[in-house]
Amino acid sequence: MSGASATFRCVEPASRRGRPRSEDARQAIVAAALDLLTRTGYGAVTIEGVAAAAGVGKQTIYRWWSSRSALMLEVLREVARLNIRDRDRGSLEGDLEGFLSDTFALARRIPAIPALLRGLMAEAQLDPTFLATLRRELIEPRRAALAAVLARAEARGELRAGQDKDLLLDLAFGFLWYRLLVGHAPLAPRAARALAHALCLAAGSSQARRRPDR
Amino acid sequence: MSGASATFRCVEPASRRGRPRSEDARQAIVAAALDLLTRTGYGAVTIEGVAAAAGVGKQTIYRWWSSRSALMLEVLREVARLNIRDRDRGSLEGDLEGFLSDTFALARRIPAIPALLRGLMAEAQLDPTFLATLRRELIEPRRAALAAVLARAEARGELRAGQDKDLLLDLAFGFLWYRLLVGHAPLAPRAARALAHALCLAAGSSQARRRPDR
Amino acid sequence: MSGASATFRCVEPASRRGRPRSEDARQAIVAAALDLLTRTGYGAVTIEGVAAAAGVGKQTIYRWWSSRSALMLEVLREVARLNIRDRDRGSLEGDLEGFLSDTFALARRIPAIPALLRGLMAEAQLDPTFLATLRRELIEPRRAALAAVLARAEARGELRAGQDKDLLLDLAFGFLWYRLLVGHAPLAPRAARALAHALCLAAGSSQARRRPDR
Amino acid sequence: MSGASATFRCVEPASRRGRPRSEDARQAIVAAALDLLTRTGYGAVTIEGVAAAAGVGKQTIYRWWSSRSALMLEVLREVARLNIRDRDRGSLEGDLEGFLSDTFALARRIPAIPALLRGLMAEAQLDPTFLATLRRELIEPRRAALAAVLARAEARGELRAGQDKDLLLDLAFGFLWYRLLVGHAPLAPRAARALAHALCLAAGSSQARRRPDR
DNA sequence: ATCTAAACGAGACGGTACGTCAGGTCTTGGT
DNA sequence: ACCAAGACCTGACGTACCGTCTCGTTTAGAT
Repeated sequence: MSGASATFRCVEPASRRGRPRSEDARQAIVAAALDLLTRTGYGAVTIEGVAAAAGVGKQTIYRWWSSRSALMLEVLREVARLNIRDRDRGSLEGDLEGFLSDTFALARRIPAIPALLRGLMAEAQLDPTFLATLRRELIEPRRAALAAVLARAEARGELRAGQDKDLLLDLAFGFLWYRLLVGHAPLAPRAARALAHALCLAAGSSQARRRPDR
Repeated sequence: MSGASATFRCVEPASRRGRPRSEDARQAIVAAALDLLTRTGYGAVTIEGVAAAAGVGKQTIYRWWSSRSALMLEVLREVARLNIRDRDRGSLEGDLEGFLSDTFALARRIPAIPALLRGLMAEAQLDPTFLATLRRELIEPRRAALAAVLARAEARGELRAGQDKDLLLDLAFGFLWYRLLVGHAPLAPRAARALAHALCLAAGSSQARRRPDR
Repeated sequence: MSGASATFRCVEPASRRGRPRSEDARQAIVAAALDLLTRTGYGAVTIEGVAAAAGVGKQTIYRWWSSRSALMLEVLREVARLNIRDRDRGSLEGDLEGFLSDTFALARRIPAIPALLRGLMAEAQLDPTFLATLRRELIEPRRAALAAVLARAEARGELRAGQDKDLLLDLAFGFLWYRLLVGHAPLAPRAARALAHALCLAAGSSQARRRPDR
Repeated sequence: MSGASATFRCVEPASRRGRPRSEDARQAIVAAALDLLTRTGYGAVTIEGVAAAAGVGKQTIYRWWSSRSALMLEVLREVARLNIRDRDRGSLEGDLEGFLSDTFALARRIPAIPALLRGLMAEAQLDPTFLATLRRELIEPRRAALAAVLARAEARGELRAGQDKDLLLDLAFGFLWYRLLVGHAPLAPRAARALAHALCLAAGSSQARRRPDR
């Protein structure tokens, strides 16, 4: 997800021997996994179920993905293929609000995305190897994208000198994941604004707007 | 965890017939679960494994706990039995720092605690029923404890009028869980101080101390 | 098969703990295996198929039998439970004819028996461990039974001195198995008489009857 | 085996277009199958294993052989290419002893032969189609060869009038296969002599030699 | 000197069955 | 009534091979 997809593209040697991979099968698998996910929930997705729903042999799944989590990570990439553009809005608060509300909006628009994120984070907790993968493929690219926003603000002089930028990243993504995982409050547009404002205050941004009355 | 255990104590009728529940068995089960957790990780803990390690029949586990997650939640309560006292330190930032550094310290002192929290949160994602339980038994009590700190600050006039206290709770616990789950940075004492300070800034606390030079 | 079943009866300690083995399940499994065998042939019998047909979990089969061949050997014992009585008919040729025609008749009366014998012998060729089992449980008991017939003849003085009795056993059972496996000729009653007569001649029995005109 | 191979040679049209069959590949396949057979046993030979060991695509095997058993039958022909000559030794017992001891000696000299025979007979039990093939290609030619020996004896007047020659064939080959399959006794030269003698007795041959003192 | 067609190596494909693991339920005898 | 033991049915796991199907690459005879 985000603009990082190019990074993870499989690099295929110019010519390969043997029967080439079936793109049909790949798409059927990803589509079946997505369908099962939305109909039965992440926990009820099984390799056997996906294979049956996709009309595919189990081995064809295992040939290309090492585990359910690896498959679901690809499903996430497929579903969230659209990059979240990071336009420069001229101020830290504006940039933050743009980044966060775009992110929140994506999660709201495609209900599979929260389900995928929650399931992937869950599996990462039960499988240390996959946690490393998830950090590399998902967590770090998103942190880098938000870090770029902060770097721009720093260049503008909007950050207090010596401000710990990792702290701000943890606050922003912590808020996001916490709401996602606990589900006690939605990722509403208003929440994006409030979070952006709070981050600006925490960052000591002199330009922090007056809090709107609502 | 925290002082909430009394709330959820099973209510036993004053007198019951038949052989009473074996406290030995209960303790053996919890101890075996804790032992397996630390030795093999949450994901590798199975009911069968716990029963075998505890020298107990599977049924004895199912009689008292409905699932692995319910058992592990009790293990967590057992392990984190000590209440985190919430002394009034006289200022929002002081109270926050106390609350957070006590929390972080507990997680550092007892390595099973982070493992349990991560595993429980993971299972909650895969089992909606347990997510509700986890919120009731763990998430909400902790939010209430921190909310008390904020209420005290509000009484002191340290919060900006109209400050969204839930936002602050989400920021605080989001930070905590995000670090716990992703593992990219430790829950160090310094992080507790930095987080407390950032929360004060976000809360618009007029008393926010000058950021210490480190 | 034959009277050897007592030899292989599982000896259970007087009292065992835990849920006792389900005799219902055992019978359902054996019956389903027998049914599949007759309907689809030995090669098409699978553990999964038997489990499904018997309404039983695969594990319940694997708990009690180590492999398809072990299960089918038990099916054979079940099916051929009736002992073949070895009456003393007063002469080698009479005894031989009785033994052989009883054996042939059993195979003709219960069509599953030839199918089982052929399948078991086949599996024994592909699995050396099972060959040893088959010899112990099936081959040797039958050889012992026929050896008793020969010993009686020897006591009567019907065998040439120094006659190699193993040779006669190999001739008799070789004939039987060869017809069974190759299927070029049936195990007809007349074949039993002819075989008995030929064995008497080979044994140098002085009492060998004139060959009937047919 | 025996001299029958010419009978089953594939008939190739005088000229065919396209790339001709690779003799290298054919030999590599047969050699790899033979090697796997001796190293791992018949049951562990798989088409995939043979293809990998021969450095050949699976399709190249399926193009020329319909199944593992068909391939192994060709391996047997390759290995037992030398015809067993059937010299006329002047008497039934001499001819029989020659035929049988040549056969036994071949099996002893080339250990792959017993392994192949056992495996082929096993597969024939599990696959009725292949049983027919095996009878046509292996069983019947050998019976015909031995039948020739008996016909010669009959011409010499060594057989009792009306002697059932099929009975003698079944006795001879039954003995051979039974020892091969059960493995309780070797195919030793002495066994060939004893079997030949017993067959002569069973055949009522007047020339039956006195049994040697051993 | 092309062109055509079949065989070749490689290996992906949809399947079947394997043998194992654990889940959650049940049925014993023993305390 | 509870307990340890352990058998039960269920369902998914990951693996091994099956026999079939593309691929791109030879290797011949026919044109």
